[in-house]
Amino acid sequence: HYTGAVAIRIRSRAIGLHSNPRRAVPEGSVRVSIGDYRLEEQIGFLLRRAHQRATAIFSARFAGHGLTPTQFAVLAKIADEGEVSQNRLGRLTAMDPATMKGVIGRLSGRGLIAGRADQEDRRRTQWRLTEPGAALLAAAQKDGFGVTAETLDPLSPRERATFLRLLEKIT
Amino acid sequence: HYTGAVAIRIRSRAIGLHSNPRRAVPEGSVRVSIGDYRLEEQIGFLLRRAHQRATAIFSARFAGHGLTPTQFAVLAKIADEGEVSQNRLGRLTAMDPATMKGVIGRLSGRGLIAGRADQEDRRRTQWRLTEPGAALLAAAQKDGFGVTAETLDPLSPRERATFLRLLEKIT
DNA sequence: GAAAAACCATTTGTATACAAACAAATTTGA
DNA sequence: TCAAATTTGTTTGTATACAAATGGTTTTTC
Repeated sequence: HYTGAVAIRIRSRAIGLHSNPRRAVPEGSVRVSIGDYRLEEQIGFLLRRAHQRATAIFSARFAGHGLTPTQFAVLAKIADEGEVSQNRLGRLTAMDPATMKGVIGRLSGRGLIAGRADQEDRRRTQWRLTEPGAALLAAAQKDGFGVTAETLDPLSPRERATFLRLLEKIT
Repeated sequence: HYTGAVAIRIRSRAIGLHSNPRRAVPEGSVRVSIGDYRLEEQIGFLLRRAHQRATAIFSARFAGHGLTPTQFAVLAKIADEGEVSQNRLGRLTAMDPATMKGVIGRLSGRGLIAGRADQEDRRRTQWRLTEPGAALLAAAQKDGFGVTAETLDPLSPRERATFLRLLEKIT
């Protein structure tokens, strides 16, 4: 069991955060800082936060449609393809089979898509939009552009193009 | 109940995906395409995939440490702060209180962090690294740089700087 | 043509992510 | 001062995300 008072303080630094006046380091706390690792500069952390923001913007604009980003992606892809197998849909929308199962289940449960067993390949289930699904997609799709526009709003038009190009490169 | 044969085909297009030879649009499928909406160009979709890739790279490099990106972020932030309240930790690592509760529970369950009730503000729980937590963080932190490096590998040094700058802008 | 390999979908279990409602404690403001 | 507002942390419920194992099905390979 840990008893405290180690205090490996290799280096301290300011990271642009306000210090908490209540935050005097008490006995038993361990402060470690190796090299120059700054969480705020790590690409994974930044991507996670950027994705969180994009999702929040999506949710606000799609609240009326009752669709999540992934559900909307699945509807949009089925519309592109006409009819698609569940597995192919997963590849097109970047979802693994287990996740796909859940998304498909919720969409078909709401009657937005309909599936049928593929006779040519009996492993497959083919999915298509239902009429309500097509109608909802048509109504929602207009708001899709707004999501991207609002998310990229902090950037200039030139920066937007650059950012999209670089983002595609690391995807 | 949907009976099929609607086929709202406003516009068809190629999106660089191989057509499936088995994918003849059968009766009952609905194909919709409004305007030029392309899922692959939407910022949310790209951010989601980029985040997935970054997470996969993290997982591969941190497999030996047994830490997820968020768990690592929490350890790194506690190390920065010395001692932090649970709520502040959530703000620093971009996690809402409910998510924080789970992450904190797993880390403290493994003995990597330890908490105490704050006497000055009895709503708060203050968290600090334990000795094993500090040791694990020190060992893991070295691999943190590798994750960012590998994730940004498709970009030139100049592009990396640009990308990080723009990514911070939209976060 | 049959064994091996690959593929499709499902199931189970763990880990974020977040909305919403809540209780307890602290701070604010009239 | 004291009621109202805010803050902190918890709980419940829903929705990705993915590893790993599994049972059928199809394709490959020899």
